[in-house]
Amino acid sequence: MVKNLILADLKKAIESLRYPKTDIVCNSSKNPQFGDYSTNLALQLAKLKLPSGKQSPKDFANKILSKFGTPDYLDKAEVAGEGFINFFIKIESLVKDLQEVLEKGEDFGKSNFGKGKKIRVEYVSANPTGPLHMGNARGGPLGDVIANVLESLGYEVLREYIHNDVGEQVKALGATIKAKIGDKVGKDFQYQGEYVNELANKIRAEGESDEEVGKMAVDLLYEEIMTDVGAMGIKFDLIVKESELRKDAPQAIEQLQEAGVVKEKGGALWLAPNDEFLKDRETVIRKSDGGFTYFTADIVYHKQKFESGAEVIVDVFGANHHGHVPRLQAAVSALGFDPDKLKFVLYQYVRIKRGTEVIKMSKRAGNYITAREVLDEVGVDAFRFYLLRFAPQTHMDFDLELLKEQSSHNPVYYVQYAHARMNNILVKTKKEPDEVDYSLLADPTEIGLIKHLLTFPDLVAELANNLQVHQLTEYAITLADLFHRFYEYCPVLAAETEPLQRGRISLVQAAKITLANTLNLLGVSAPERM
RNA sequence: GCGCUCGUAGUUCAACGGAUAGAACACCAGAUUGCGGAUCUGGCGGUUGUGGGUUCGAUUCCCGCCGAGCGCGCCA
Repeated sequence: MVKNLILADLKKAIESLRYPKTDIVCNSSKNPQFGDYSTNLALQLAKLKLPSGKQSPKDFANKILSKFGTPDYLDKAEVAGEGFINFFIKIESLVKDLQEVLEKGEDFGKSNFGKGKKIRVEYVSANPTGPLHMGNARGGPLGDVIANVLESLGYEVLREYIHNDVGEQVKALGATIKAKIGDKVGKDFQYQGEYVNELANKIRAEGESDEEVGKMAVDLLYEEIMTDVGAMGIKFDLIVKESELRKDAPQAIEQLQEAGVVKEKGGALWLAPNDEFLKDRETVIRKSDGGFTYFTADIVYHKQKFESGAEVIVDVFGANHHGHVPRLQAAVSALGFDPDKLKFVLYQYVRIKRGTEVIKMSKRAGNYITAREVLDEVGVDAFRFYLLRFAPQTHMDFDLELLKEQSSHNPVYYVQYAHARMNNILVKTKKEPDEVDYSLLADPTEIGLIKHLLTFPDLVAELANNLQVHQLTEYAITLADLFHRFYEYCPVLAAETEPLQRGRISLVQAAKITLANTLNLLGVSAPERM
């Protein structure tokens, strides 16, 4: 692709000028006035304050440019602004890259960058003391798309979920249900809501211990959660039970003791690493009654993840778990693993409103909106696309009153309609454009669309680093926008000439491929008609 | 009190430290004797909470203040 040619030529230029190696950034320009691609390389070099003396960014830019010359793919290159170098590509060189999209098809955007490397992605892992609620439903599509992106880059991805099937909360839920079964109205119930009654009706086992009844309940809720996430198009390769993890807790604790990060206090064992930040945040890993905590199980879990040879471990957590993050990092570090390989994606809970009224959600109070209610109302495509539109750290609002209206305005339909239009054109033409002169594609709407299509592989690669997968929805919306505009100005079936028509058909094919690949990563359907 | 996250158009949100801060919804005015009008064009709308600092350049990085959400348990 042309961009790679520019990068290579820039590298050659700075090498022959004996400038220090630096990461060269070359982006497609926002404004046509700044050419097709531009680089801030000279500005970055000026910042380095070379020993050879002071040079302004423009000096650097001019020297680089004189070495760079005018390769045959270029119309011109020029220095602009404070020292940017802007590249104006010959149209025939630019549009030629379309061929690559068509050849790669479904593989356009994929790579083997991560081949042979294992990545583990954990998401949802909902507390099974109640149904999945709308506040934390965000983690599902988020983790799923992160896994999709990493998979498309060739990584061997394991999608996993931890089922918290033991512990104090399970006991408390069991006690609540037993009270319901026995109709002991005097008891102060820990958990509220219709689902508790339903569980009590299903279980009907009064003689068992709180723990046993609780276990039955969370197993039932687990099934329900899996059904719900399944309806969201989410699957897992590995389900880990907390009860299993706790069996290995003694060994993990022993290792931590050897590492000297454990201390005893009040009959309990605490993780107490010598860390400034964690000094006052010591955490119990073995209770005074000899039992373990969730944190202990999670240490075991992450120990296993590292020992499985994972190159990267991604944990998608609700932001209410943020306090968990430094402790977990400290623990894996103490166990001798590289904490930098452990990446956290913390998402803020969706705030639910009804008009201007904010709805507080609590499983204990039983007044929450379930993810399933919303999913059933808006449909899986709109549900996923809406939740995936915004950066995970955004505190987003979700107004239930406007829900239906919002769903009909959801840009997912705008994007899907573009795909249906593309398909519609292609089914109406039988011509296989074998000999295509791409240089006939010179309309601004054609060029704009082409340039956007060609940035797709870069975007996917970038997402593997920053995990900000909401950029895919932005990308899809922009692609649809550019296509709708092209559609308005450039007739395909009624193109002025036959060669031009062949070029446009190819462009529509490339656009359809790219949009379908984007939607595929998002787990949103790409309909042929709507 | 301490910590994490956030504050951008009327609203919901974008913007690897880059050039004139962008979309959508809402509102106003237009477009189709064409491939699907779930479309397109134009307009309205901003002191990026606030005050400093770093930088050639700050919505972005650092510090203070104001405001919002969350966390700080021998819960998960």
